[in-house]
Amino acid sequence: MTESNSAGSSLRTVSTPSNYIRTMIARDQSNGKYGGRVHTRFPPEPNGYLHIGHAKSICLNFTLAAENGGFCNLRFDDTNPTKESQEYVDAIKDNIRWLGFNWHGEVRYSSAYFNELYSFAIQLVEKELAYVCSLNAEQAREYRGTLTEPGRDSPDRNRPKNESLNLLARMKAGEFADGTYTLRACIDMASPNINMRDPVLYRIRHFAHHQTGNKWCIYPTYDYTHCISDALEGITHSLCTLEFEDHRPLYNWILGQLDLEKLQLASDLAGSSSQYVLPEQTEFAKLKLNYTMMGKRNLKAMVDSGTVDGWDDPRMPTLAGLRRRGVTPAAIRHFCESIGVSRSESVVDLGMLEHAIREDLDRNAPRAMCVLNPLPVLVTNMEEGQVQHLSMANHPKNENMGRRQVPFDRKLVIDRADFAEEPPPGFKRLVPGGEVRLRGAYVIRCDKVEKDASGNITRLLCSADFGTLGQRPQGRKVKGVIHWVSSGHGISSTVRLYDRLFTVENPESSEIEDFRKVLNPHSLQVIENALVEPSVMKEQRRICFQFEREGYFCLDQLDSTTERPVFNRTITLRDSWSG
RNA sequence: UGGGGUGUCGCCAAGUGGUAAGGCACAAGGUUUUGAUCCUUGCAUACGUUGGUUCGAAUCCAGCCACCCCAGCCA
Repeated sequence: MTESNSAGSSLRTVSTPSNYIRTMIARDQSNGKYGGRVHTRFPPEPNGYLHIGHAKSICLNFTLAAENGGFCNLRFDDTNPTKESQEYVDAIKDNIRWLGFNWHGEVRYSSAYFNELYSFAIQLVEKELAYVCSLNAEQAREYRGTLTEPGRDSPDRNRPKNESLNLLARMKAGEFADGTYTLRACIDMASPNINMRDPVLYRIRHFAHHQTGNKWCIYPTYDYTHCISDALEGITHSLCTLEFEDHRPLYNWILGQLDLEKLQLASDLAGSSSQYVLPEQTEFAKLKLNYTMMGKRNLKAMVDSGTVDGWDDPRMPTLAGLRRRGVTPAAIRHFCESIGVSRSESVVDLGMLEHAIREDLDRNAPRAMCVLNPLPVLVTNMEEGQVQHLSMANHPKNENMGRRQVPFDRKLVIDRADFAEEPPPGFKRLVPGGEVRLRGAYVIRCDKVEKDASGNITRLLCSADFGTLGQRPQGRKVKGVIHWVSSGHGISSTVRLYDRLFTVENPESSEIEDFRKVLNPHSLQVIENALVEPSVMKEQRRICFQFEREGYFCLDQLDSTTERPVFNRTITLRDSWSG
């Protein structure tokens, strides 16, 4: 499928890559399997912050629905109150909106279905498909068997249903302590699939829930809840990651035992004339990125140990961190589209993400100049107090982004890296006696190098060729172009340079006993005396800029003040110079 | 030695019996007042492996190998 190629008006060809889930949905659509409906859901547990891996799932679920004129719900899978909180609920909603997606209708919660879930549980007991079990956790493990040996039936497996019904009611009423009883499905203790060995449906937890408070002291498990929640919401395609593959038989078993009519009646599709079709689970490989730690527990450990400044530290792979880093939602969406979807576990190269970020920022970030490591330059043939306001394009290819005035005067700064007394081979920047173009301004020649007593270069005395504004210098070629800022007009800024957090491709490898040992000591470098051109603060332009020849930067939304801007480097420019 | 999965270029990834898409990375040119962008070109006789079926196989069949997931009252 290719869109946008009418008469070459759009140079960019956007194609939606084929993947097995898209293909499956297209097939379902043409077969009329769900009566033309495509309804997905993104179902996070609110037990942490979302990261780039979740973005893959979010993009998948929302775009698949949108492509087919369907809907995507946001449902918090909140069946374990001991790990969850409202803080996470709020952050997740915020992140999804930031990414640019709108969920269908109200936010859903599995906990909103506790009543229905409970009555379906009673149904199962009445059909003798579930029983109340008094084995404790340790005993249950013994009875479960192992990967290679079958399990043994619980002594309570044949408990009369009335007794189970009674016990279940008392569990719900709070008569029993945590761990004393569970409700279990009655399936097959000898199943080669361990998930089918009488899985727990309900457990007792005297713990307040962030949504339901103290109303419940028994909570349904994931396996029991997820399939029914999907069915209640009229979900058609239930997408999840590969580790749930073995749970699919259980997903189908549970839904298969329930009364279809009652299910539909309790669902969003109640009253619908179309045939009620059960949702189906499809798995895909979760995103892995090299040099990146994705595990929630590990990310939390980095936050708690102070290794990073918080969940939104710009080095974190969390959506909050990427956002603060200056990564745009569009870049993340394009990245997620570009990596594809498959069932093979794969490790995506960080370079792919970086490419998506640069691609978006190159097109959309206005240019500006910022000198990170200032070296004073005196333009000797410029008069003291004289200021020229040079007009510069905000974008080299998009004049719609306008122009700005950049003050040029006798006292400037350039970056120390752009001057060398003894230049390496291929050096195109400023050298003693040499010439270089000041971007958007004049060609200057370095006439003299001033040093302090210990030999450090303190200032360059240069002369400008005033005939070179917008003109090529006559009779010679000047290859180098460097950026500059007026030292009198520039704004002193803090700039934070970020690099990858880890020195190894797989920081979560089992061979690494502690991730602290593979941290990149240079993942954050803070520069306190950078000088940025004044237009950046004057105009309420955007928060993302390309500082020419340095990279893409964004104004830190938390730490910046009008007196003292703080910039975060989102990413460097590509640098193909091997010097 | 149980069950469920996966193996196509350095990294993602299309491909579903008719003779290996695309992107990233990389390399070489060109344009360029960002060593950026952009443009052009190159980059798997080869699809884990061994056999088989077929006029024809990455695609079908069988065996083998490698890797991943599962023994929470987590999700």
